[in-house]
Amino acid sequence: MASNSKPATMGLSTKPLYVQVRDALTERIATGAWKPGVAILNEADLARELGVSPGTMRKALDIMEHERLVTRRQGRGTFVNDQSSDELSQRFINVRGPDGERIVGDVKSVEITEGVANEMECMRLRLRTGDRVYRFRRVRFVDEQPFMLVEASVPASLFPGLEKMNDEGRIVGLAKRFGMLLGKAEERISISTASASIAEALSVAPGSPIAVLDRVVEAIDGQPVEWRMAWCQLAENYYLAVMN
Amino acid sequence: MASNSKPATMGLSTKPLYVQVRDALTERIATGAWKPGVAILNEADLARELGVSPGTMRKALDIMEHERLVTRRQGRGTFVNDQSSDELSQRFINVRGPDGERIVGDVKSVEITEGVANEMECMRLRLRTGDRVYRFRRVRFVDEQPFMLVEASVPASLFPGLEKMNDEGRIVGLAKRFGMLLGKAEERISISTASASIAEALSVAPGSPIAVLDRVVEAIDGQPVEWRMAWCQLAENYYLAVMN
DNA sequence: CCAGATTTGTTCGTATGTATC
DNA sequence: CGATACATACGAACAAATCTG
Repeated sequence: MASNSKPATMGLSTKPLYVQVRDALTERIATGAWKPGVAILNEADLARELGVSPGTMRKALDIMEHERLVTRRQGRGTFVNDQSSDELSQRFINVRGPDGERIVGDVKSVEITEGVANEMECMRLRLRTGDRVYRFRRVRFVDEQPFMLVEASVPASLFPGLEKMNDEGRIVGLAKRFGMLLGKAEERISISTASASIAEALSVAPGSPIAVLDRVVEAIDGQPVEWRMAWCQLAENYYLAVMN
Repeated sequence: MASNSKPATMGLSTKPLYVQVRDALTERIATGAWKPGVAILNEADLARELGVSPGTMRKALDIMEHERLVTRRQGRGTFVNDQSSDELSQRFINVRGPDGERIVGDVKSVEITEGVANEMECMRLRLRTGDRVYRFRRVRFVDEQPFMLVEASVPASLFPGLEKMNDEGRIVGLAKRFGMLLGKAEERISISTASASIAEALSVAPGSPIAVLDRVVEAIDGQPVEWRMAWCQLAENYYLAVMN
């Protein structure tokens, strides 16, 4: 019981100690203090540094590994994951081709606007009326063919100065640039028929069947950070859903 | 080092001890030795019974909680989950109505046949050519309206005597009856247009857009146990996919 | 409502095994 | 082979939730 002095940096909260440790380490990753790919201090030293027991540090790292923030390898060390790696940045792309590979495509045109959140945006992004959003409209191409029309909205308060950045607006890129870590997402898939404007954007016949994807991505703390509507064909391709 | 004698029941494997403990306890649930809803022995006594430390028992129970086999509540105890409860048995039902509630419906007609697995069944269920399967064909109704046409296949070897059982063929029910615990599932969603036979079964116009669901459910050990194709409308409803 | 018993949750610390370099 | 790092296993003490009398 000698070193029970609640190290000044910790113990201010009612949350379990291992959660506080996780939060502290996650902050280091989000702010860029710990760079992707680099090995972090070993468990025992880290535990000493934060003034917790090795078991508590281990539990915190267990959570972070589960959240895909770090990778641990026996005999080597613990490494910060690169959130812009293919595996992590394509984590929310569930449309797959006949061979099972993800259909990513290239963004060919982007419009960005800013305005007051409408009713739908307020609901999906949990905003209050009057809050502002940035809106993206873009088309994804595969083999020079238009494949998916996307309209995405993000809360303006989370991405200050975004309109000057000339970004293509993928949430993964935005998150990295603004030091935000992404958590889970929910997507609603329904079927509709192509309206005139969608038919034109996707070069299909008006009235042909179209998949409508309605997706909300959350930050690691559970706050919604992107609402996206997408329209695409699913004739050759399929959407892969995994249930655990 | 006194009690390092590898209790006769355990330690025969190369797997970590906590995994062996998990397997042993899981077996008790699968065989019905431990009934759903009943509290199991407390951690300390269980640890003594299996001859492991409390920490190891705790880790095994952590895994089982994560696998939805048990629920633990501080101050009360650890309880075996009822795999036929709504929450668990509807875990693979992702079609939702406008209000977000799951669309379950009632099974109105079932046909069951038995035969040699075709190429597709061999691939999805990881069977060898010549292996046998049971096949179900059923229609789900909502408000007296046909809603979903289902064709499911299961390996005959896993469900001996199934043809005499007059079962409606839901995999959750089969699993419970045969002492099998289910793990994860993958579903491929694509869009097609109603063929003549599907249009008839679902009472829609031939050629109208239809969602095609291609799903494989695995047992807790990762072995595929059901391949299911389903056709349904997604006009009013939507399919909910969660990404972690 | 309180006091005590029971059970899981959290935190601590140590020792040994195993993979990597 | 030795040093290092994570993985496994053990054990103990206290906190927090729950139930009972």
